[in-house]
Amino acid sequence: MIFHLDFKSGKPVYLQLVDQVRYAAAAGTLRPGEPLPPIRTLAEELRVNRNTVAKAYAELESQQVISTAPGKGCFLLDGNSPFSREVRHRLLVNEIDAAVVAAHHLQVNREVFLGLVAERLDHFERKPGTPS
Amino acid sequence: MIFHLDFKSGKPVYLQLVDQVRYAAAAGTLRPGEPLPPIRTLAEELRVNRNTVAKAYAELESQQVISTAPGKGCFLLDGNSPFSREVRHRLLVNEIDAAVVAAHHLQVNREVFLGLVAERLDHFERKPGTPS
Amino acid sequence: MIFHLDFKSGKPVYLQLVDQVRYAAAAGTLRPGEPLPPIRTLAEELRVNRNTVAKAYAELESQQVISTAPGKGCFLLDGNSPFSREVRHRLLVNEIDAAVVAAHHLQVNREVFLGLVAERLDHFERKPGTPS
Amino acid sequence: MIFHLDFKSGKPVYLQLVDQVRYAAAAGTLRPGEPLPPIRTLAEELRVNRNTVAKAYAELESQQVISTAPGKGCFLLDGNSPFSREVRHRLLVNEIDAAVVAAHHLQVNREVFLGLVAERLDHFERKPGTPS
DNA sequence: GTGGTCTAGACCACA
DNA sequence: GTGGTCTAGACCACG
Repeated sequence: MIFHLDFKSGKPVYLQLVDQVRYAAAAGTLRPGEPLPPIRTLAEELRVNRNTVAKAYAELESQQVISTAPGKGCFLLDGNSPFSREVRHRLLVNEIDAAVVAAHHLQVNREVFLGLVAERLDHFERKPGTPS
Repeated sequence: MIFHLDFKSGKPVYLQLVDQVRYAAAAGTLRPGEPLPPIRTLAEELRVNRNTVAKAYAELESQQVISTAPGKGCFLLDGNSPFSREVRHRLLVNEIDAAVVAAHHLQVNREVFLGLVAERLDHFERKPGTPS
Repeated sequence: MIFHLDFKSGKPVYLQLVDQVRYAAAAGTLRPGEPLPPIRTLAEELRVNRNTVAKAYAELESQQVISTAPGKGCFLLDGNSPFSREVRHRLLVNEIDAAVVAAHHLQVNREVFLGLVAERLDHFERKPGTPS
Repeated sequence: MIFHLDFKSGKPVYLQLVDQVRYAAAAGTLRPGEPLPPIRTLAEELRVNRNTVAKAYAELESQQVISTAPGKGCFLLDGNSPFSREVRHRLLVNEIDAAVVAAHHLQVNREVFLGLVAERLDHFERKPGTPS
């Protein structure tokens, strides 16, 4: 697992980590059951404090994306969001709206946008983790 | 002018505004000389503090994207290097990927996802001034 | 709001706080919309670090028990667990099992146990926050 | 001997075991001289490390609740001050309250809750050796 | 060795 | 003023 942090983006480091683990899981780069790097190791690699990585892992555990077991490590779980249908819908619409609004501002029309969406869906569905 | 804010993304709200105005300016959605919404109007619409909008406008002025004339409002300046097709594509793909990754973790399949995307596109095309 | 901590119980302080806020909400001592004590104030009262209280509040926010707004404070939300039916069932069975096993060990028979359960339900349903 | 563990409660697992044995001993569910399950058997049943069970038994021995004779097993000692009716009541009410509070936050109403309680009572009465 | 908790104290974002 | 993030470093629980 390679992670990349942007300390100037204004986005909290721990959330950047959360997003990248979620991305890796969705792309198949990280597979269910696979171990994540130990907190101390990852903190050292990324030159951040151990607590920052721990906070990211805790957030991922609360989202049921990974499981953490003291003494054993952290592992990727398989799907199954713990949230109710309503909450899932709300979260997803939020993300979609961000993309739709960006398309509007960037003057990308509906057809091109839908084409891009289909392309990205294909990208993630072609699961084996082979980068395009 | 359509805006979309995510209060839980970790990204400062004022930077979300800055980015959206810059996207619109660089893509030609906003044209030089065009007025931006007054601070208090926009703050009310988006339900954020006026200081937050003011900070975004101040940042945009310091980046020479807009000019603010006290008492007259804010206007888009000329000479904003337009984004290339490649840059626009990259920015948009990032937003779409975020939504696709969310759909994966929320266990939303391709058909439902595409349905939601179409629904949100309709939503913004019907009433293009309303915040989500 | 009065909270009591037991530093010798072995249970993390931040979880003791979480449980007590949840208890107060269920008992009606704390009402939806009501503000919780500011993090700094509560930390001082309880003689714990600010981060410990912050961690408790963050956990409560992730359970959708409270909402936190920078600059404004923390407020109790009304019901509506964000979790799916399955997860809610699992969490509740876990708590019930703990009580059932305790009853077994303490040699409290089924009838007495059910009587106690009904009594405690009455206690919490008589909501106005008036201690019995 | 029935046990119930909650790996997410924050309370150390070995202390959960200690408490349950002490409850059983103080209420007479376990009688002086009666053997406790062997460490490795219990560890297997509860799916915890043998060290965890061993630590619980060591703690119980240091509290003079049980005696451990290497090669012969562990036995309940005599002279455990039995809990008074009031103490037993208080301990049990604490457990029940935890479940009632959980039900409140999980939006489970009285009828469903009582149904679940009855179901779990049946569950443990039918097969009184199995961990949940 | 692993992850978890807690402290002390700094700085930032937002109202 | 509020809550949020991050660091540095100590100690504990568990395997």
